[in-house]
Amino acid sequence: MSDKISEKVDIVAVAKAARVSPSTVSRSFNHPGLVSPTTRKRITRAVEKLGYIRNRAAQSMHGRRNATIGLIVPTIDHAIFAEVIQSFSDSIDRAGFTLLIASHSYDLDREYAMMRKLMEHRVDGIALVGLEHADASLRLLEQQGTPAMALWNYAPDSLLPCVGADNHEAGRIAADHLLELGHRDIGLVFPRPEGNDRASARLWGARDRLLAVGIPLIADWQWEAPYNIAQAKQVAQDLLRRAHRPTALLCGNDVIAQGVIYGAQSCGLRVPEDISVIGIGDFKGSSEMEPGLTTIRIPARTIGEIAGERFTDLITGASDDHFRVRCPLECILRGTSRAVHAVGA
Amino acid sequence: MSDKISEKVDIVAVAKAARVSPSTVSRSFNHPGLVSPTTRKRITRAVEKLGYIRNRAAQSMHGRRNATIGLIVPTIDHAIFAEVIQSFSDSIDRAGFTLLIASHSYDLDREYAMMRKLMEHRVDGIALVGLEHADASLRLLEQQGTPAMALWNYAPDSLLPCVGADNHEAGRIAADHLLELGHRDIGLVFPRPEGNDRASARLWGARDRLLAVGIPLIADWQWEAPYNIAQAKQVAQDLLRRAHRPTALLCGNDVIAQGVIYGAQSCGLRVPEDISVIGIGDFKGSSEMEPGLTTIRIPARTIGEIAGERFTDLITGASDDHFRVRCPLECILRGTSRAVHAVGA
DNA sequence: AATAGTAATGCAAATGTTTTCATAAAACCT
DNA sequence: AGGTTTTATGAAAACATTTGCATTACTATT
Repeated sequence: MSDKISEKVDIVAVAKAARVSPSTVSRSFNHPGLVSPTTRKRITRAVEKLGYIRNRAAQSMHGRRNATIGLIVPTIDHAIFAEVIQSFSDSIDRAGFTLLIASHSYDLDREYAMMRKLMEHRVDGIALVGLEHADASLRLLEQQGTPAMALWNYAPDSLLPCVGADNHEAGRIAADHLLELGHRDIGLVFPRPEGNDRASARLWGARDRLLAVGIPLIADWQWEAPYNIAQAKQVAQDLLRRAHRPTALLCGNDVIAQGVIYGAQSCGLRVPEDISVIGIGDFKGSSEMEPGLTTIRIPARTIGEIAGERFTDLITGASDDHFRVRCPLECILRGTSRAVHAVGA
Repeated sequence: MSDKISEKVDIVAVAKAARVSPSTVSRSFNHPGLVSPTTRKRITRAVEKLGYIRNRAAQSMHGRRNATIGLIVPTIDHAIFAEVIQSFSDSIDRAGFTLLIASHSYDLDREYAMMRKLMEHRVDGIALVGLEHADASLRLLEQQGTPAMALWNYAPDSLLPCVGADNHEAGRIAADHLLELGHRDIGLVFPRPEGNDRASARLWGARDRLLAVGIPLIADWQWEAPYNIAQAKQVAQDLLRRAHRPTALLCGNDVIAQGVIYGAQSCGLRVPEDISVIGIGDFKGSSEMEPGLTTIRIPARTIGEIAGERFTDLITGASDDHFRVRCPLECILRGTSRAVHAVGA
């Protein structure tokens, strides 16, 4: 059983109890092959008896790894990120790492501050969401030599190694889907693009596509909605009460799409009979809502998982390339979109 | 501006650059009052010039605080916890702490393992979700003398300091609401109670109330649904197709309630005309769905915030009582529940 | 002007580990 | 058996910082 309130149980206490030197104890933890099975057993017993827990802080002073990875996200509190955080955390956990997390509420200055904070803890690496970051932040990473990577976004020419989806393409695919259904009057509801390269890439993906087939962008049909169901619902209510309505709404993400659908329903409009809606993301709940949300699926779990694997490999030196992984998008057809001739023309 | 790839920028490099001793540099960080403004300025300049970032690991070797708090949650990836994690993180951040996070997927053995892992990092304290934990975990906390607290649950006699809501009461209030609306045929849809004291307390709160007014618990009307919209929807579909249906469903949380509502809708039942549904939690999105979900609101943001404040106070020694904060519940009436006479009798 | 008290700084020891190097013991080879 | 390699262990230096104690310089008090 464990001792009472043990005095000070450090590696030398264990060494004394096992009647070996501290070096041997250390070795039996870090290079078990180098110490004989007999003494190793003796040490293990001493460790258990005293309730010893090794001190990662002291380890890391020797240039040794901390077994800690820092993750900086805009916010934890959105379906979008919660899922990727969870799978990233699980993934690095499998490699023996722990997650130090910080959020900045879409404020790039705070992102910089958080980065410094994580560096004080000497994390073995820092993962960021997105590819757009303050110059100061990138310089800091460079200067400190901290391994870094970008999560969630993919770009073929990214500065940082990245694992994610091509958001521009996501916007394009969504637009394509609506076009194939015959829609020409398409409204766009997106979050503010500042400091959010995911959103702006999707927006431009959609816009470029529409322009390419000769559909002009009507200013009246471009709305901004924060990442927030309530406000998206509000926006939808405002816009759907106008005389000239679009036949379809392309939303910057599923949360907005969901809000928009609720907004439409509360205005007495039926989805998809009166208006089609498509989201981007395929968040938890999108498939189960009634009707199921048509959306472009971004594989959050996969992204988190692959990112965790690649990043820990990079950190432990198991591999050292500048990886760029592009996770495939998929257009998921569900119940909120339908061909336009039923309504329009 | 910042040097090139600086050799080794530690506290002595800074000291040298500022032409003072390392002790002074250390003091100017930790006890600024003890060093004269002039030298302090000189040091600050040297720090900036060299791009020095202090090493929290080395600090913590002196019994000094790590400025790190460990949080162990069942999962990050649920609306429920994401919100409380976010506000807890923000709250401790304000006190200068960073969050080390670990999840265990509702497995108490893994919780123990995660606790050890966090202890290796010498976190200044560990926050757990719920009040039910493996004996080994509690013993470990005791033995290591790590400050600990419970989040999310309140109990007047809790072993650990806690900030949260009374889940038993939540179940009771939900039952009360349905009873007041005249429902007698009430079905219960809850997650598995094992290793989840939130769920089981709510379940018993509801059951006790029903039994107290003489309503027998019909085995056929007690269902288990995992914390998962899809499966809750499935469960609802199964049960609502039966001949004898309840007039109301009391759900263990809002996610389940949402799934149940979708399930009902997909069976052609209208909510609340054909069946009333009440949830527990008031998660993000519950108010905006159509119709809005009637639920018992658990103030996640408040819980996280208060917990962060109290815990950092405890850790820094600003206060040292065994706090137990009970956050008030509120019954939020929205559109998914209505009086029974419209349907039954 | 002498003394006491205070403020600012430096020196050196201490913190808990890892690691290099050295040594001792055992195993292998002829 | 004698020498050589291999294996297992220990001693001590190193890591980046904090802090108790000592020292110096300055301000206040009589």
